[in-house]
Amino acid sequence: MANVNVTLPDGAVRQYEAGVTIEDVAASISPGLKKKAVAGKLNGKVVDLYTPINEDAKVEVLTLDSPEGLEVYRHSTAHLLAQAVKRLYGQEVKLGIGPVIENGFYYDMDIPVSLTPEDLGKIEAEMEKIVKENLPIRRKVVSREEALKIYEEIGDHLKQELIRDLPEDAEITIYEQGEFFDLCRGPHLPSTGLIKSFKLMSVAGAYWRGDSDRQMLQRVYGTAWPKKADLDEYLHFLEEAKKRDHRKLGKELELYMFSEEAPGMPFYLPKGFTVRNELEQFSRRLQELAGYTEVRTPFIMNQRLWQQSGHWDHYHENMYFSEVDNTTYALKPMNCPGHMLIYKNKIHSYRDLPIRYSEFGQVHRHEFSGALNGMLRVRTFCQDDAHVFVRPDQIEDEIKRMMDLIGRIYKVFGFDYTVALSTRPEDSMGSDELWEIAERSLRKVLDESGVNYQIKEGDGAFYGPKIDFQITDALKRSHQCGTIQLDFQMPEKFDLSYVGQDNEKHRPVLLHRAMYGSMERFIGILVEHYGGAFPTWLAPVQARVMTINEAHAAYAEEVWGQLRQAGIRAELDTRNEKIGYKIREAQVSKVPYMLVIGEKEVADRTLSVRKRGAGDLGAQKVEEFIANIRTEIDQKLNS
RNA sequence: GCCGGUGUAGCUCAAUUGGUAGAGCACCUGACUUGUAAUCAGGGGGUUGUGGGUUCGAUUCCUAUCGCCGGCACCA
Repeated sequence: MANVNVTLPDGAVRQYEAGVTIEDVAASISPGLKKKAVAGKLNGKVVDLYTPINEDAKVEVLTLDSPEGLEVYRHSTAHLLAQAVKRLYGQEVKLGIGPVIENGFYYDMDIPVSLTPEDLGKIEAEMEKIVKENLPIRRKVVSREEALKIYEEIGDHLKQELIRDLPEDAEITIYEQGEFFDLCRGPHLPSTGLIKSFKLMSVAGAYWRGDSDRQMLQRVYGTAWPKKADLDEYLHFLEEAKKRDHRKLGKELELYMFSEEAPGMPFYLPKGFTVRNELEQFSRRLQELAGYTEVRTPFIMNQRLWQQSGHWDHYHENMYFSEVDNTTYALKPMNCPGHMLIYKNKIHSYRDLPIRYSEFGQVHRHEFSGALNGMLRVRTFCQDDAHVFVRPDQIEDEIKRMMDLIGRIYKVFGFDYTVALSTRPEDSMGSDELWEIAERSLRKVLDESGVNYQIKEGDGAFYGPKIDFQITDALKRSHQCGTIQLDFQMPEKFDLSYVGQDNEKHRPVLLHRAMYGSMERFIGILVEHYGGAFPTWLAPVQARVMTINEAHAAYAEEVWGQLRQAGIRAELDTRNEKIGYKIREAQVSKVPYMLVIGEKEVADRTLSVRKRGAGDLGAQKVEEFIANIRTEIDQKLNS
C-alpha cells in the first residue's frame, strides 16, 4: 500500500496510507477535531470530509469556526430546506438555486402553492425531522447526459437549464441525502444530523436567474448557525437593528413624514429640517473652503435640454414631465444640464479652471414603486451635487481633492467607507476611446491614493465611469453615498470650451461629484447610525430647560433666552409636571442636555446639567454651560 | 414594475364561527406644586385606506384600487 504525505496547516507533515480520508486525518489528530470537522481543504480547495487523499497534499480540517466550514454548513442547510419543501409539497416542486449568503442561505423554488409565513414553521419542523433522521449526504459524479436525463424524468426545467449552461469541461455532481438529491457542486456536510441551529426568515418572490423578463420563483430565506446561542445572538441583532429603523425613529422623533398624496416624497418636519439644515450648512462651509461656488438652477426645464444632454434617450422612463403652453418641460432628474448652461453663460479662460459649481439640487426621479424605502430610496431628493470643469491636465489632482474632501466629511460622523470603481454600462454614450481614457485616469488616481477598491463592471453612469463611496454604518450595513464621475460626453453635447494659452478653444472635462449623495438618504443612514441620538451639533433640540415647579419659571425663561441668544437650540418646559416626567420625555426624545432649574439654581444663578447617556453632571453657571456646549458643537471637525 | 404580506383613534395594538369598534400612550379639563426615566381623576376623539359586490346585517367574505412592509428587478 502506497503512502501519502499530508502537510497540515502548521507545517507538520504526517504519513498516511493512500486513500485516507480527511475525516481520518482529523481523527488521527484528535477525537475532538474529528467531532468538530465538517469539511476539509485539499490543496486549498474546499472538499467533502470523506474525500480520499491519494497523493501528497496539503490538508486542512475545516470546522464551523472557519468561514469555509460555516459556508458548507449553511449550504447543506439550504439542501435541507429543499428536501423538506419537496417532502411537503411533492415532486411538483422544481429547484432553482440555493446559495449561501451572509448569515445564511436561500433557495429559489418553483412551488405549486404560494407559501405563507405560517408555512415556514411547518417547513422548519420537517427540516428538524430530517436532521433527526441523520441522513448521510453523499457526492455522486454524473455525466452531462445522465444529469439531463435525471432532471428530464422529474420534469425539472430549471435544473436542466442550469446543466446546459455549465461549461463543457465541468465535472457535474449530484448530492444525495435519503430520497432527496440535488445538482450541486458542493461540498457538503457528511450528514444531515450535523445541522443544529437554523431558522427560516421569510418568503419572497425572485426572478429566475435574476431576469425580470423571466418566471418568478419563490425564494425562502434562512439563517443557520453552529450553536443555538449564535442564532439567538443574530436574532437579537436583528431586533436591535429594527429598533433603529429610520422610518420608525423618524416618526417617533418627529423628523419627517410621508403621505399617500406623494408616495416616496418625504415631508420634513421642523426637527428633521433642522438636522438637514445643519448638515447642509456644514457641507457648504467645507466646500467654500475647497474653492466651490454655490449655484441654483430651475426644477423644470425644456425637453430640448434633456434631449441635448442625452437624458431623454437614456433616462426617459425615470423622468417626470409637464406640458405647459404646448411645450414639454421635464422635472430635472439630475443637475448637470443646468450647470452646463451656467458654464456656457460666459467665456472661460484656461486660467479660471477648475471651475467648481455646487448646488444643493432637488431632483425628481420616478423610481419603481417597489423600490421605495423610507428616506433611503425616494422619488424626490436633494443632492449635494457639484460639477467641476477642469483642463485635462487637472483631472487627477481634482479627483484627489474630491476624495480627500469626502473622506474628511465621513470621518466627522465616524463612518468607515469602501470605494468602488464602476465601469462602462451597456446603455452608454461616447466613444470607446474616451471611455478608455476616463476609466484609466480614475484607476490611476485610486491606485496612487492607496485605498482599496473593488471594481463593478458595467455599473457606471451612461455618460462616464465613476468612483462610488459606500458608507458602513454602526450596524455594519453599507450604503452608497458619495460619488465622483468623470465625463467627457456632456462637454461635447453642450459644446463647452475654454480659451487656452494658445488662444484656441479647448474642451474642458467634467467631473460630477456628490458627498452625502442625497440629503435624504444620508439623514436616514444617520438616524440609524446614531439610533436617533444625534451628536449635539446635529440634534434638533440641543438642550431643554425644565423647572421643578412654577416658582422657577421666570428664571428658567431667562436662562432659555440666554441659551438661544448664544445660538443653542433650546426648549423650555415649565409645565406642572414632576421633574421625573419631564426628564423622561426629554430622554425619550433624545435631547442631549437636560437643564434642571429649582430653588437652588435660582438662588445661585446656575443650572443643573443632565447629559443624555451620562446622567447628572451637577450644577454649572449658565455662562460656563454655554461655553462648554459651544466648544462641543464647534469641535465636530476635530473628532 | 413583479411575487407575497398588510392597512382599525395622532401613535402602538385589541375585537370569539359575519351581529353596526375597544385599551394604553398622546390630547383636553380638573386636582396635586413636585429635585433627575411615567401623580391621580374625568373627558373628547374612528364612514375600520378607498370604490364596488355578497348578505337581513361586513372591520370580518369576494373584487378592484391606493399606500405601506419583506424580497426580486432597478438605483443616490
